[in-house]
Order: sequence, then structure tokens, then C-alpha cells
Amino acid sequence: MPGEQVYALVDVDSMYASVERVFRPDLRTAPVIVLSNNDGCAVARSREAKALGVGMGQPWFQIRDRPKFRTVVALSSNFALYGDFSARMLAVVERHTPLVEPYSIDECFLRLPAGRAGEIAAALREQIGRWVGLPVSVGIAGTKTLAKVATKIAKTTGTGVHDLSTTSPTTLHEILDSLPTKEIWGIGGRLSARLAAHGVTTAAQLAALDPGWVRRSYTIVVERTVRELAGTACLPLEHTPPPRRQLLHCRMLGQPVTSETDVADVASSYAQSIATKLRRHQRATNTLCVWLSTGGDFYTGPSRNAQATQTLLAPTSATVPLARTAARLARRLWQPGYQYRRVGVMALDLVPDQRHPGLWTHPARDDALAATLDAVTARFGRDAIGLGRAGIRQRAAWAMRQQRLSPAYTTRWDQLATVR
DNA sequence: TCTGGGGTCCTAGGACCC
DNA sequence: TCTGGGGTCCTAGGACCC
Repeated sequence: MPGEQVYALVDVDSMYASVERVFRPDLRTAPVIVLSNNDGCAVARSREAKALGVGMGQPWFQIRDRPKFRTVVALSSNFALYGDFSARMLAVVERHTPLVEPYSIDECFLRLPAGRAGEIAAALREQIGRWVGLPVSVGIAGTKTLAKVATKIAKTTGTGVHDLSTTSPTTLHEILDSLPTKEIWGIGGRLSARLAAHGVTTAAQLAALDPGWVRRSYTIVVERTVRELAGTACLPLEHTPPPRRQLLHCRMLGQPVTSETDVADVASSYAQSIATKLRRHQRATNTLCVWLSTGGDFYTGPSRNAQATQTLLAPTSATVPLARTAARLARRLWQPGYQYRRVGVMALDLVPDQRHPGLWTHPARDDALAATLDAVTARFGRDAIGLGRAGIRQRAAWAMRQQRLSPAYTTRWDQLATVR
């Protein structure tokens, strides 16, 4: 039918591990994993690492010493590098259609003409592989939820492209019948357990439920999933991403901190990252929230979780007032006798960044300083400048541990790959 | 015995995603 | 010794108003 369109999902295979391989051809067939911040646990695994049995989220200390994981190559995560590759992939996709929705760092949804979807998908896959160096899989279907299913099939069968929009109803039913509810996009652990109590364990059973009943018994979100599985598109392509509503920066610290000064330093440093992100998104915040925590249940010692929120006098994206406010909140929350392992700073209630001179703010001065900070950071890296102890190249004891970091090949002049 | 009803706004918490 | 970080949306329930 002319003019008819379908959804496609382009998804990079083992994104982080694949990016690391672009600069390390020697790792092309090795079991590669990428570790979370502080080198805590595996957040990405190459096909070979999955085959060896490395679990998603498995702690590194459990992997490191096991003989069966002897050949695993572990790298610290390098998000600046992955973000850069994400943009490159998107640029290739946009050569084919403007109807693109970036969904995550390694995925985007597309609208493609029904008749040519398979052909375009194959071309995309080939170009992203050749020009960017990343392997992708593409799923095609009449709804986003089914396109997710199609991508899963493309990955497991190794075909690279799978089109469910041309599949017969009988075959589609067979596919959904063998798909557990937990593996459906939007159905997590809790919902699949509740559904199982109703006797619903497969995608085919879920698709056959009465949407009205699902809405009453569950939520509108689950109702949409049911309709999408049955072939009715409920989730449109979000071509222009909605503006950010909140920004947060939280980390496990490389080492626990105990002093009031250290806690304030961490909060100040995190607030500076938030300010930079706000300016990049052209947003300003009305409300700043800081929290301190001694960490999860597996830590011994006295535990404390505290949180404080402050409404600002005027919305701002300026580094100085945000850092100052965050440090003040952190000092207020601090109490002696605790080992703080996690600190978070969150900017809430975001609005468009329109700087108006206010009674209590100094936009001109703050703007000039912010522009300078952004420029220095862009040129010399994030740790080149900052307020207080942030930005000192001599890293603070609480800073992230990243002992296996690959160079920032594409985002730092001083770390470009060298060809001999 | 009887104890309105509907609307809005806000917040906390649950659930999901990658 | 060692267990991630960053988001979104929805619902329920309370406060408040008329």
C-alpha cells in the first residue's frame, strides 16, 4: 500500500564492548566486558563474554578470580567515547530518513516506508558497520513493541535484520507464544510475576487479553503494551525529544568519606557537573536536591540516608550558586560517625534557560564564568578546571576508580590514537 | 440514622527502561 | 576490599478549595 509506514529499531550489538573493539582490533574475538563506575560490575558483555557465562551486573570481584573467566578482558566504562559513537551512528541513520527517535545511547526508532523497509535496513546496517565500525541489528514491525521483538530475533538468529511486518499471523503467533512476558519491552520482573498469577506467561497470552480489563487491573502502560503486541500502534515516534524535566548526578564514591568538608566537596563537584549539563540542554533549575547515603545493606556499620531539598531564589544554570547551594545542603545533612559511600545531587523543576537579571542573582557575572568553564572543559577535559577541589588533576581520594580506562580516542586531543 | 462531592495540585513511591 | 548511573511515567493519597 503506498504511503504506509512501519517502525524500525536500530540497536548496536553489545554497544560498549563493540566501541572498545573499534580501537582494539586485537579484541575482536575476545570475551570483552565493560565495567561500571568504580570498576564495580559488568555493564556490557560481548557475545563471547555472554557465552562464557558472565552475567549482566555481575560484580567484577566475582569474575576476576574464576578460572573459567581467565580470558575475559575487562575495561572501565568510557561514556564520553560511547556518546561520540552514538552520535556518529545517528548521523548515518539520518542520511536515510529524518523520522528518527534517538531512544538510548545504543538504539533509535525509525519510520520507514513499508515496501522498502528491509532494503533500507540492510543498507543502514552495512553503512554503520563500514563507516562507524559498529555492528547493529535492525527489527521491523508495525508497532514499536513488536519492532523490539523483531530486533531480539535479528540478534539471536544472527541475521542482522528481521522483518515482522511481513510475517503471517500464524507465524507471528508462534513467535509470541514462545516469548516469555518478562522479555517484552515494558514488562519487568514485578509485572511478569503479577501476570503469571493470572495465568499469563507468554506474549501471545498477553496480546489476547481484553485491553479494558488490563487497564482496570494494571495500568494504562500495560494496556498500551497489550494493544501494541496485538498490532495496534499506541506509541508514536517521538521525533523531537521532550525537554528534560530533571537532571541528576549520583555516584558510589571511590572511597567512603567521613568529614563534613569532604561531603561538601563531593556535592559541590557534582553540582558543577549538573550546571554544565543544564547549560548544554539550555535548561535552568528551580530546585536542588542533595542526598547522602552510607550505601546498601551489604555494608556493615551504622547506616544513614538523608536528603534535603532547596528551592532557589530564581531558576539558574550557573555553576557558582548551584555548587554553593549543594555544598551548604550537604553540610546540613552531614553527621559525624558515618561512612558516606554515595552522594547524589539532583536538579528538579527544570525550565527553559532564560536569564533575567534578578534582585539576588548576577547573571552577567555568572554567565561569563560559566562560558569560561565550559570552554576550558571542552578543550582540556572535564578534570581541567573547577571550583573548590573539583577539577584539580590530582584526584581526590573519593573520585571514581577507573583502573582499566581506554583512552578518549575521539574526544580528547591529548589522547588521539597514533598511527605508526 | 445520618456524616457531600468534585476538582486540582503536590508528593512519595512503584515500576519500568537502557 | 570489591555490588552502576541516569532517566521517565503513572498512581495513590493527602491537602485544599468551592
